Amino acid sequence: MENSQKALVLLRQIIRSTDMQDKEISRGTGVTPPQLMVMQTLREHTQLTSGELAKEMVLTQATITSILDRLEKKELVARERGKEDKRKVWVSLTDKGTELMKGAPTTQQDIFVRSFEDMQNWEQSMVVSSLERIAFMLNAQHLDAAPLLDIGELDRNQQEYAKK
Amino acid sequence: MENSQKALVLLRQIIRSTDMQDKEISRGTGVTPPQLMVMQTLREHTQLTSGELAKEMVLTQATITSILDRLEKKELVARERGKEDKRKVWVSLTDKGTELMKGAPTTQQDIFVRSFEDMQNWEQSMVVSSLERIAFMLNAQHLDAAPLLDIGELDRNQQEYAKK
DNA sequence: TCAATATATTTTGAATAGCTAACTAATTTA
DNA sequence: TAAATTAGTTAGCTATTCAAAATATATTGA
Repeated sequence: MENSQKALVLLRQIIRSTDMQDKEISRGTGVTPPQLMVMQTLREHTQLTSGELAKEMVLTQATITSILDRLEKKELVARERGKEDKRKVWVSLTDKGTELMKGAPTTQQDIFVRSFEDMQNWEQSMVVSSLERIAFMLNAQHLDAAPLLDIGELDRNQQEYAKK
Repeated sequence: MENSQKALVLLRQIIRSTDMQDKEISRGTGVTPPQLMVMQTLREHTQLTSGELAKEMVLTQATITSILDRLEKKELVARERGKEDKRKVWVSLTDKGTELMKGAPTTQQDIFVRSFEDMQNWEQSMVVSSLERIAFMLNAQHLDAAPLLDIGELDRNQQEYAKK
């Protein structure tokens, strides 16, 4: 089989695995995968407006609104109207939400991290730079396929990634 | 940053990219991502029962049934009662469905394949074996977390993978 | 200043996806 | 052949997702 075909099959397998993991976490926590992703995004940024959240997750604001409604009802996130600009709504994890994120979701990652750290250092570097290649190719591909987005938006996203 | 953290960030980025690609294809074809995934699975196996489809995609039969209903209405897949075992329902792509799968979905992959083939051969091998490491780690992780499945099922899945 | 425009979010209405539980029909087994 | 199993569908529910319209606040130009 061609190397490129092998890569595609493996990528699909990887995505499938993470997908199944998400479902497991979901079952364990009573939080749906999209809700979980919102919470993960909030954990990384500590505070975001719902508009920023929508852009980050590539969903419409309306969708974010409904997910936030449910998370708020469960008291996992809190909304607060902006003080200076009252149109904005700042969203953040509640203590309860932060607590939940300390549990199952990270233990899954921990297992991965432990396996990863069992590798030799040279192998770790190899894997990381391979993932960089893949990520770059896929990203370029997306830029090719959708040259419609405004540059500002793309720029902003890249800055988000650069932060980490 | 730790190598393992880098790997996690890159993985998320990769998944996000493919996710966005799926949405683009979806918009381009009028077929939703889950529907598309069913069609991709069918393209690989040419013919499956809806139960096999459910197992392959890790969804309940009920969910598959409703997705198939919509794909059938669009005349992209066809259902046929089994001749020997009349409980079974064999599902396959129609000509129209096959035609659709020749378009956008593969051109996206083609772009990836072209970039991939631009790499030196040693680098291609490196990327493939890195993906294998990741896939293996994620898979083991899943087995750890869900030791409940029956062995036959796992075995069957592995054979499916082995086929390709 | 204040009317038009822009920005941020929510509401509404509709399609889809996903689940569990209950059901029909066909096959296997005891 | 009666009971159990297997394959799929149906029904009912919640959640996700979008587009379009509504609401509220900010900014800007005459």
